[in-house]
Amino acid sequence: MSQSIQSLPGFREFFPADCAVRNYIFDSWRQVALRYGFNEWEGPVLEPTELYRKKSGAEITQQLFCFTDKGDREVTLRPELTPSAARMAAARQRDFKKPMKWFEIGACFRYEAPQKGRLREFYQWNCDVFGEASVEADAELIALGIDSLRAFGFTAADVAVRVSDRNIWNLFLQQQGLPADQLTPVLAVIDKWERDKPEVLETKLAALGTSRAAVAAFIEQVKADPAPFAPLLASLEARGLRDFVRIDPGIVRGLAYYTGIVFEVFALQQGMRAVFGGGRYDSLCALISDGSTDLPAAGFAMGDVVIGDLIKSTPAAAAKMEAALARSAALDAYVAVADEARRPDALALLQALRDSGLRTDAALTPAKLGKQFQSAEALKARAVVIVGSEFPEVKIKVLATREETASPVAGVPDAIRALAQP
RNA sequence: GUGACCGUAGCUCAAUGGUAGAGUCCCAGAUUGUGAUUCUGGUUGUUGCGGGUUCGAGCCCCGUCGGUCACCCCA
Repeated sequence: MSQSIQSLPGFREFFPADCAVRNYIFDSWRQVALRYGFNEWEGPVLEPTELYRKKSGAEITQQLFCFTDKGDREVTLRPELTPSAARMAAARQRDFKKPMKWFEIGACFRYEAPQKGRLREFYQWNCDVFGEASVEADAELIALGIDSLRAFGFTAADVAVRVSDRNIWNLFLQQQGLPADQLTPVLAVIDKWERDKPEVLETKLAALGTSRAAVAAFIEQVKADPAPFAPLLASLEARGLRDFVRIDPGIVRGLAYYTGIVFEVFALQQGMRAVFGGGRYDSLCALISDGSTDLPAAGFAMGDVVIGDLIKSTPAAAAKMEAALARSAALDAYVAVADEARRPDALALLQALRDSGLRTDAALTPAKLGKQFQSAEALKARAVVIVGSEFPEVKIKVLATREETASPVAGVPDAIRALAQP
């Protein structure tokens, strides 16, 4: 172990059990997205570093996994999927009817110190709607996000979506008599509302010409009368998902490119831990396409690490996952060779079972029958088919009930299939 | 990038500065046509790596790499 070459810090090795968990998450994401009529796409893992500088500024390269390739190009392992999505959507938008509802599941990379819920390699599920400026696109995305959580077994008691709109802060600026160009610095302070100390907030806000009390009063004012959010809430109410949603103007998200409604999902039982978030970014496509394509857009992204942790620490979700993993690990049948002279017949039966789509395994080399049963048990086989001297008659033993019945070999696939679908 | 704690068998962990161990897992046998338990045997280590102190270092010191967590940041 010491002298062997280790994997890089923060990079992932998926042993079978880990891979099963990952696939469970991916399958769930994909199913819900398809259920919502989203189309799967995929972009490059490696992108020009400029794609990310353009949107976030040069200092962001500190956290990018970037390097110079052999052709002297500045390149970056993608830290997120949205810029690639915006570029591809803008480039070919005329080929698609609007709205374009796209999703991707892909590996992303960030050069950061690994810690809880954060690694250097992670997977993101990115869902975006391009070409639809109305609030119904935001509602559709929030609904999709909520339903993905419901698919994992979470309820409104576990998670909540806090929704805000960056534009309502323009109203705040007006009330305070501040110029409109103060929006960005004010939002930067609001973003740290729950992380900075009160004195720090007060100092920062005073420098901008307002105060912590004024901001707090504004937040309460909007919470008490969320009229600007009425259309969004009505849509979510009609979908039966209103219980998950809370209006909270304090959620503005750190990312610079958001332009309108933004939202963040929190785990209620885990100290309001952030699970995922998203929002509207109507100017990003124009920015990335140098103004050639102006396309309204909104989207969200969920990472596999945080959601995986949350599933494991939420009993109902964990139980749901375990049940799914047990189902997906189960073997339909195990063919045991009791008489080596019948091995060719056993292989023919193994092939017939596999050809009919049943998940079937057998020992590769001769082994005692007891050992073969142990293997069948370990592989979670539903039944063992014993091929021995009485061939072409074989025995089918159901492991759970220990019941054993005789069957002609030709009838085995049907018999196993009957067991698989109770 | 900063700081704290931790690195001993595949895994979980022992071992006053004095011969590196246990459980578990894996493999085989007890059991030559039936799964559990039990029993027996077997494989596995430059104690992360490199220096230093010492008669002697898994243990103490320094460095380094890795892990965990927090800060920073969070797309």
